[in-house]
Amino acid sequence: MAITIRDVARAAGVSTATVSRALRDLPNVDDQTRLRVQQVAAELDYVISPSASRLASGRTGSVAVITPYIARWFFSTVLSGVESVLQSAGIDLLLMSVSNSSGQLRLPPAPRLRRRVDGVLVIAIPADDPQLHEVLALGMPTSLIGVTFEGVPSVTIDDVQAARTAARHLVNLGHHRIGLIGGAPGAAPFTAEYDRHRGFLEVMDEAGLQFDPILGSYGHFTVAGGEQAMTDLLTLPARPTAVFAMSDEMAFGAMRAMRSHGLQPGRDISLVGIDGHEISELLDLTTVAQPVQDLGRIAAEALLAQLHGSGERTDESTRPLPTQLIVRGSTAPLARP
Amino acid sequence: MAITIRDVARAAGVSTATVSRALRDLPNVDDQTRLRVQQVAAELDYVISPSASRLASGRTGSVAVITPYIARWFFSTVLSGVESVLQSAGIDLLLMSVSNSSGQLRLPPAPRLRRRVDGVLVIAIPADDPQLHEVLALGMPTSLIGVTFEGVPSVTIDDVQAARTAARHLVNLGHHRIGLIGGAPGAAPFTAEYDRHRGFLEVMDEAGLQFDPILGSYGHFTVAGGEQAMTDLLTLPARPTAVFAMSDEMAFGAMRAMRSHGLQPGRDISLVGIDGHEISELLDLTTVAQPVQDLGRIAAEALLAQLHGSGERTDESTRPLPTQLIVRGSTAPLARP
DNA sequence: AACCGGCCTCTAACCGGTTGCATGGCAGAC
DNA sequence: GTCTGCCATGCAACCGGTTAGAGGCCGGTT
Repeated sequence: MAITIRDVARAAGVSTATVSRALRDLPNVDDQTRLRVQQVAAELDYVISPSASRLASGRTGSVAVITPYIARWFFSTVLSGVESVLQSAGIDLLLMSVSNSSGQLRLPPAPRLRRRVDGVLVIAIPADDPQLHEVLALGMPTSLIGVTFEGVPSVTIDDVQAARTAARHLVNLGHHRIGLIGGAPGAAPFTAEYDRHRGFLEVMDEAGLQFDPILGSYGHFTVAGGEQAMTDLLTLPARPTAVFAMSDEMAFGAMRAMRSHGLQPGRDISLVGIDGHEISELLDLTTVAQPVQDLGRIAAEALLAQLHGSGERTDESTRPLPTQLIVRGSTAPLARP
Repeated sequence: MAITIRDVARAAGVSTATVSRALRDLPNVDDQTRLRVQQVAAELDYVISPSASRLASGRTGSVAVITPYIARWFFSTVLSGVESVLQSAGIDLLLMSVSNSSGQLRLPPAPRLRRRVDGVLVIAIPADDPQLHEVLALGMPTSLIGVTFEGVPSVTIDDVQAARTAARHLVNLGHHRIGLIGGAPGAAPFTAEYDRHRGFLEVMDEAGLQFDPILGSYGHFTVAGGEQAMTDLLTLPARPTAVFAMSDEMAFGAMRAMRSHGLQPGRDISLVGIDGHEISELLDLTTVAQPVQDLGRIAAEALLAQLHGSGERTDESTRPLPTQLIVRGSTAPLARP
């Protein structure tokens, strides 16, 4: 029923081997022959069967993208960067989410990858997540985004530096009672949480400010998590005058909590986030922007390089991508009482 | 090198046919045999080669999701709904974006689908887009989201009704000089734009209010598009007292334009959107919420039904999903001058 | 004239499953 | 005891490409 390579070979008067080479632009095919084969293939409306091609060649021409979330800004933006690169390269993108949010039972991703893809791209799965380890243990070409792992190429920002920038901004504005909103303080090393935590504390130390642990409030990296964390800070006997939120979405939640308390960001409490979320401009949030789409693009390119190269995982991680402080209305100098 | 079905067959003392049947839980295999085969397979750490399986069976076990955008809220949220269903069903999800934003040249999706997937899920590609037609012309099981097309199952909300609800809300608040922000008025029928436009006009008519075309301002369905459209309305000699934005993101842009003009949503001009975007709550935007993730889930289930069924495209579209007006601070009764 | 090397092209052996059909054994019906 | 029919299993022919290796042809050397 469907046209096969044999039909094309017959119609072009050559062997299937020649058709195969001609259509894939391999060398050792006469230009005339190649042209004729391609014309015949076009006339017959022939398309190579990926299944057969994969079986015969051993290459799948596809990579999996593994992400904890799909619908969150950071992840979908990274994903769009990844997709654009893979699409240009003609590589299929298999999307797999691993979150068990909403109580959904999800299969571990590693078994689903074997023999199915040529490489894997992992977005911001915590370095201590066993699922990440299983994936890495498969030993296939891999590229990480937003996590680092010994011996695996990864693309990240310098989270310590990003947090330092944010914290320094608050310190420079004269604040010394500075709150922290973020993920759990006990986060594993080599995660964004851990590094942002560290950068923040470094700056506090350098500025001779002692960070009062009671001003650290932790929760999920979501609007709701930020709202709750900020609410906790606002109900303290002595509120902070400025707050560093580890992500813009947490900062949005913090803004809502402030509004609920009749407070206004920038005027009553300074607030800075990290991300450069599209909405942060709308909400007039000062933030340390990261090039999210580039993270995806560069990681995808690094993965392609591995695929085209030895097929072995290379060890070259790119240097951290630059971040940029964007000052808006949510931060202001400490009002001298 | 890799374990094949023959290795398993040998180790279990049966034929490859039996292994194949046993591992896929097909009937006509003795329970004892099945168990033994499965144990042996597990011991050998055997995984079926998808390529071989696909070639032999003719089924790919994967579907493509085609979407104009990945990083926008509506699309990534739909996508997450789709993904959760497909993952549970053990179907691979191939992600393809078709936008040519940022001047990227993108291959038309249709050729990339042939022989590669068992079905296609299309998210909100305009009904008059030739790429959509090419995809539908492939004749494979298909499920549409946010578009309707004669003879193709689709999952949507009732866009006419959603717009009616929003418009009616403004009318009920006493407004009669009502502006419209949305996609181009000449949108093709069977698109969300078209229907929302129609619903809005219906309500205006029914209320005996004549819609002044100058109060219609059109642009992209983005924050920037909404900002521009609203700016145009605000520079009119006679501003509207209320505005209906066809999407929340456009409404966000409209809010920013208002703020730039020193105006406050709700107090100076009432504003209502459509979507139920996560951020709308933050910005206190009145909106008609649609169950976005459900759109994805239900469309995915409809596609699975087709795949498991005859393999033919069925014609049964689900009834439109319900929407819900969420009243917040951005709308208020018309202030009697 | 014989030889050589380079460039096409072909032959044929895979890749690793799936599945229609044949086979054989066993239980129940007569 | 024989016949019938069902169930479990095996045989072997695919599915549709890729690719190593074996010619074949041709022009240029010695």
